[in-house]
Amino acid sequence: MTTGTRDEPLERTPQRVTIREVAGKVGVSVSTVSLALADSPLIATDTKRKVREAAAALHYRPSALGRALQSRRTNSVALIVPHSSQHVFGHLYFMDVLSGVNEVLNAADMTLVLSTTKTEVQEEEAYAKVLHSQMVDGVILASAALNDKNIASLQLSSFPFVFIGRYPLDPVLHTVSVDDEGGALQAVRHLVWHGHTRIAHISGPLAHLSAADRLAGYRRALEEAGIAFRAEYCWEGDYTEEAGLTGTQALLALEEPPTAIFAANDETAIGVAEALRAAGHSPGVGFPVVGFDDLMFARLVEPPLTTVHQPMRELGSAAARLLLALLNSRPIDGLQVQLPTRLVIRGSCGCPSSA
Amino acid sequence: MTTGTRDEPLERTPQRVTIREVAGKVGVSVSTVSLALADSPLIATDTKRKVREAAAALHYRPSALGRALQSRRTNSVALIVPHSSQHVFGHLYFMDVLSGVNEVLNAADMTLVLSTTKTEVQEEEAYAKVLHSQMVDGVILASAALNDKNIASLQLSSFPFVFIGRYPLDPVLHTVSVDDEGGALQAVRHLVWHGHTRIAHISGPLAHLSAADRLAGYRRALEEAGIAFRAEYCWEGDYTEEAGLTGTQALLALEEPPTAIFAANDETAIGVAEALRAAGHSPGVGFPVVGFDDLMFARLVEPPLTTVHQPMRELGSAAARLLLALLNSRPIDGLQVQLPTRLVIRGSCGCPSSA
DNA sequence: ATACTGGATTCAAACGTTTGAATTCAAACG
DNA sequence: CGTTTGAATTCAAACGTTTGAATCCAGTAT
Repeated sequence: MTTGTRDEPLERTPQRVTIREVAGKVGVSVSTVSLALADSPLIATDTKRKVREAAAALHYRPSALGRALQSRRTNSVALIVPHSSQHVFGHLYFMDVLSGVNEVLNAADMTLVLSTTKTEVQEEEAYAKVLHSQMVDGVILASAALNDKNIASLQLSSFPFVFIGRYPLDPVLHTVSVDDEGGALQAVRHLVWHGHTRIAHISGPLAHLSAADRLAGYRRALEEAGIAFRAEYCWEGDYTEEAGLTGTQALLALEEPPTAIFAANDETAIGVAEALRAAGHSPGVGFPVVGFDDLMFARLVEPPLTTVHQPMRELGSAAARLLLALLNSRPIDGLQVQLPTRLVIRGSCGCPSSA
Repeated sequence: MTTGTRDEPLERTPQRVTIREVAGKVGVSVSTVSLALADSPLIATDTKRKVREAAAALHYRPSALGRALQSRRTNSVALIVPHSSQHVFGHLYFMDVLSGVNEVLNAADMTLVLSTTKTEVQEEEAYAKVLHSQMVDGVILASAALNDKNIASLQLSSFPFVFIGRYPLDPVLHTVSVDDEGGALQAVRHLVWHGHTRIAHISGPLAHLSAADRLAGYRRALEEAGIAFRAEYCWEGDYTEEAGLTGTQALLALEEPPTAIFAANDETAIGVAEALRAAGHSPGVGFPVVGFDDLMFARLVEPPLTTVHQPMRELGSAAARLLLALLNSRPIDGLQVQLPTRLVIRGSCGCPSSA
């Protein structure tokens, strides 16, 4: 049942050296051998030498598995991303997060286990497997949906874990997130400053809090400026280029089309620019577009993308640091960490392209 | 020594349920409990029921760690990338490879362990740790340098592993690679077809076989066309945008500067285009540039990048499949797999931009 | 009656580590 | 001299699993 599609035959390597052989050769107990090889101060120097010699002669190596079984510590952490592999790695937002997590774990001599789940059905299974099989000491959960059923059980399990992204049950959860609302606020404020009043928003999937927060920032900026919110200017996408494309087409087809678009992320913004061009508009000075994320290609496209920068790498590293603190039961600054965002002005908002 | 900078205090969770408690409650041996929970056909149905009830009551969970210790199989595979985290994740070439590996492993119910090594010094340690600590069943090694000392020891260790990229010791190694030379050949042939004879190449680090192979393809195309190879038209870079920038500046400063540039990868090509623009040239029709990799931003930049597409995702998935075959001692098609590359024509070579 | 066969269950031993208990030895005390 | 203390070493037991051996029982052959 847990073996799935994996194959079974495995023809064990015959020449496995056991610790007992080493112990026998030296004439001590297995525990002594183990301790000696771990360089424990308990063992006499002379004994250590003899054990080391015998171990070297027999090519015996200490096993991290045995250590983990006994100490209940594997020194590894799982990064779980509840989406299909294709989806996850397609968004290179995730790459930076991964990089940040990896860096911190590496520095702490911990191992990173990467886990994605294909289908919703698999999810529960995958969660249970990772959590209860004791193969990892803790978990970092990246961008789960609001309605994810596993969160609740995870929360109850007292298993050490950290959440990337805000979550409604906040107060009791350890989360590392980004100021999505504030970022969106800055972005839309800038479009207002450019003199626009008919500003549309192509959002991410609103079941994710990041998308909902960005939408909230958009609305707040309009409110601030005394611009009435118009439901038809809001189009729910899914953070893809495709969504930007079709969303923009829909918006342009309105009786009174918008004159500027705030896209929920950079990939969507690319789609927006494409659709605008296809419709005869010129993205940038002619028709401002602002994105969110500041992915690596944002400055490469034409026009260079004005976008909200979020510190994705720090998001990952902060999450990893928080989790390590939990694992070592070190005092932590607070349950929640919120990182700032900032607007990066390039050409696509209509400003003179400095980059 | 192996603990590194990790912290020590860990205050074990007090309420750990042991299998002995379950066994005691039911009145059988621990082995019976373990087998019963694994749903082994050896155990009587009635016994299984009683064990399951007791286990559920006590919240006991089977441990993958115990299984691994006994069976010598962890059902996990390491992907080792011998570079700093920053470096690795910066090149999004790697992202696709990772995605491919992850997908295949996931489907086979295996776990992916990601491992990067910061410094050369750490490398040997990291290798040894992963290989001998028995925490993974096999290893996929991505883009190691030619002079990597660990390869030899890895090869001797009879540890199951697969190499991504060609390697000189080929015949005895399991490798999955891409036709770098053929791709470069196509690219430069195309520039020749455009009528150019003064074609320069900004290569990757030649200590990596992928870079050397691309250079070889470049030379072969010139030879084919009867164009003499000029050493001053070859500039060794390191696959970065920066390399493209400074390399191009150097090339343009030559007495007889080239009229077209073949960059060893897309990131370098971006730098080339920048430098060309800065020097008053217009990349594309005015001054052809061709890249290599076909990264996701290639079609987004201006002009859209003509580049050699390599199936990075397949590279990862093929490597994973090969390793799984090795682990299950299944017959394999061959020691080496070589995937094709193909030239994708967009605007930057001077062709009319169709995309 | 005894031995044998084979199926159905169960369990001891082994994998390698760490913790807590045991052992040894020397020195210090009564 | 006998006991105690303490330090220096060592080891048995425990963690949870799987393999190979053991046990039991019924049925059959000798």
